[in-house]
Amino acid sequence: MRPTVNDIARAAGVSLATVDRVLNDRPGVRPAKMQAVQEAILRLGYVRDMAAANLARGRTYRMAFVLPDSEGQFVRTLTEAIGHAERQMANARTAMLVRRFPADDPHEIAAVLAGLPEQEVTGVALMAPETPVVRDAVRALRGRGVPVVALASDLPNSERDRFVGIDNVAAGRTAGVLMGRFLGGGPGEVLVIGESMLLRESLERRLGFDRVLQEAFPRLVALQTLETHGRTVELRDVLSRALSHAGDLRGIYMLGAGHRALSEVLAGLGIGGSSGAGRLTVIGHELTPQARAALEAGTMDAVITQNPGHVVRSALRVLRAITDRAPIDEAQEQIRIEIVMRENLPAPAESS
Amino acid sequence: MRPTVNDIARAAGVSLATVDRVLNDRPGVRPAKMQAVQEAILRLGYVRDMAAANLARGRTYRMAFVLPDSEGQFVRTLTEAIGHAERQMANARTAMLVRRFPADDPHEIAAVLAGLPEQEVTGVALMAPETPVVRDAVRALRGRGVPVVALASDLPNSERDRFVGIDNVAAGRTAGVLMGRFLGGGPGEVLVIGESMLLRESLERRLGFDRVLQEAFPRLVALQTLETHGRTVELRDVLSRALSHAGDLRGIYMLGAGHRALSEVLAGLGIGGSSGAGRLTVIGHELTPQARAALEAGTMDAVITQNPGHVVRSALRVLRAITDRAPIDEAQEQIRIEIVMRENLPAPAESS
DNA sequence: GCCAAGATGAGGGACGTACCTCAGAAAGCG
DNA sequence: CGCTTTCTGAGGTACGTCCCTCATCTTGGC
Repeated sequence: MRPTVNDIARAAGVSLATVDRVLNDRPGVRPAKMQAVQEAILRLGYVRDMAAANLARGRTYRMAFVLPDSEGQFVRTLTEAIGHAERQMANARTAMLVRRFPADDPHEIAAVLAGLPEQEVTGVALMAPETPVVRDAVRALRGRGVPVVALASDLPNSERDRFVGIDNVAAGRTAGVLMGRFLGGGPGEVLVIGESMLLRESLERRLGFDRVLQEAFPRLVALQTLETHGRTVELRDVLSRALSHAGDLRGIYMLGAGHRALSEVLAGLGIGGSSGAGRLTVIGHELTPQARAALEAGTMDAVITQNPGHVVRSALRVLRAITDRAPIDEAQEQIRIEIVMRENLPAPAESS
Repeated sequence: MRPTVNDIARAAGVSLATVDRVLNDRPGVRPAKMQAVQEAILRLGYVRDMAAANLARGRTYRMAFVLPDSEGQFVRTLTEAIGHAERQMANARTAMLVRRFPADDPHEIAAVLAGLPEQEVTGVALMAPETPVVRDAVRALRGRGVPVVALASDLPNSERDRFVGIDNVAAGRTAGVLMGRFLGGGPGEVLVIGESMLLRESLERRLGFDRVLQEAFPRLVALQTLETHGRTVELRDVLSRALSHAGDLRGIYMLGAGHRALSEVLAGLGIGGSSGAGRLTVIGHELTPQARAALEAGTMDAVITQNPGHVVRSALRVLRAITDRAPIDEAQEQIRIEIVMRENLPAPAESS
């Protein structure tokens, strides 16, 4: 059988209370005894039974997700994944709390973070642009002993405990390689469309994309990023103007989601079908329902994405591990840059 | 707070003992009371605290993995992942048991399955070719109340509880599309290499690959599968013969792993470098250390794979859910067909 | 060598569930 | 009706850990 605290106490020649003090690093243990206990733990290979511990503590993990209130599909999918995880973890003493903030107001983010019900939040997963205010808020949370992970969008200069998400430069590179190879190395031009270049993700992806084209596909020219600001009208304008001006347009790279509009516009302009000579290669990010439909229809060729379910679950596991002072399984927590094409499209999530 | 069994008993107007009988479907409860309890459970939204339940039961899950003893990299990686999971789950009352059988003897598989320590195995994950003997053994296990999942290689006609792995036809299709697109649709010939066409996976992948070429890239011709039987010598022979005979060889598709040999041979023949005119597009399966190296070196272009860590964890979760009679999170348990290129290569697993 | 402070031991009650026993209630039988 | 059989309730112990209290033992300072 697995050793228990009692076995440790016996082996170390101390009382249960002392072992307990060591395990939960409570004060009142002399170094000598402390060492005896730790030695016994190692010798017997004791592993604390987390289930029993949580039962005894009566602890329920309350994890807060703080997200922008933008209507982007990614945030929506993430929210769904959170709800799903909550239902799934109902028997694991884990409750979730979702807070949203106006996407463009960093002060509001800080207010939301500060306004989290004190002492009642075990951990925070934050998806937000990094500003000085946010940085301070994160520092304050961690000062209170609340672990913080950055979700999908990193906060490299803040003291977050960890970043859960993909490397967007690498994601952009991946998109670039696919574009380059699909187009046989060129020559030709590639249209790059993004919502706004103020978003860190967009910038990083564009960077990776450009680097790859430069290094490996010099005959492909990536045009200047066209910003749609999330509006379909602008997308249409921008796109038709680009199409008439472009010399030899061969592909479109979408820095973010927003494929709904794109598909419509492309269909309206009579291009982007999978057949035909004027076929454009379209690559984007985030596997939204629209992207899924576009892949199935052949309007899009590939989507680079991160699995939102994994992201949420990973954030939860990491936050839990930090509060439990348990080790983190690096291999499991690494979020992969997924390439999705029509042929390896995963079955759609049921909206149970 | 979450309702407990006591709340249910009170709400249903019965005693704790009766609730307990219902929950663990023990005999001795009249339909009327039974229904009252179930109604109360639904009404209060009771979810059994599995941690407490397992604590009380003193249950430790003992999961058996039954694998072929082939020296293939995939099995090796899987074994590593199992060990890793075991260390990870040490605090979750889950122990693992790995049994191997000679890859070519179906009777031996059945013997191993029958020889599993009775009553001490909570669930079985089996990776084996489907033969009548295996089918019977699986049926026998399930008859004893032991859940069985098929791992990586499905047993469609056996009564396994579930298949954990990817659809190999789809994986082959994915390889086909990549090959087709990377080669710009042809024209040209593609060499297909496999260890042995007796393996179900190889057959399925080949099928998917061929279908896609036929449907979407008719100008690409997939040559007859060359079987290496796992021997480097044969691979070299077969390959150099093919290279001299082939009219217009543009790509190589590896149905399984075994890239170590291939890389060596290609390097030896002076092709397969990422530059040069005679550049071949090489696509294979399974992200082995060799494949990783080949991707980094540019000798290979893409690998289609399933994440062995996910496969193992998913099998464990599924087996646990079945024994707990808990629902399965379909979205989480779906194993994805991953496309790995140099640009989205995940960080290597540390061999901790 | 005395005293305060700190370190340690002993013990117990919780957490939510499983599973056991035994007494007593209800139901079915003739 | 009494009888057996089947249900039901009450209560207890256990699982491994946390956390509390209180008494006792060390220790170092004086």
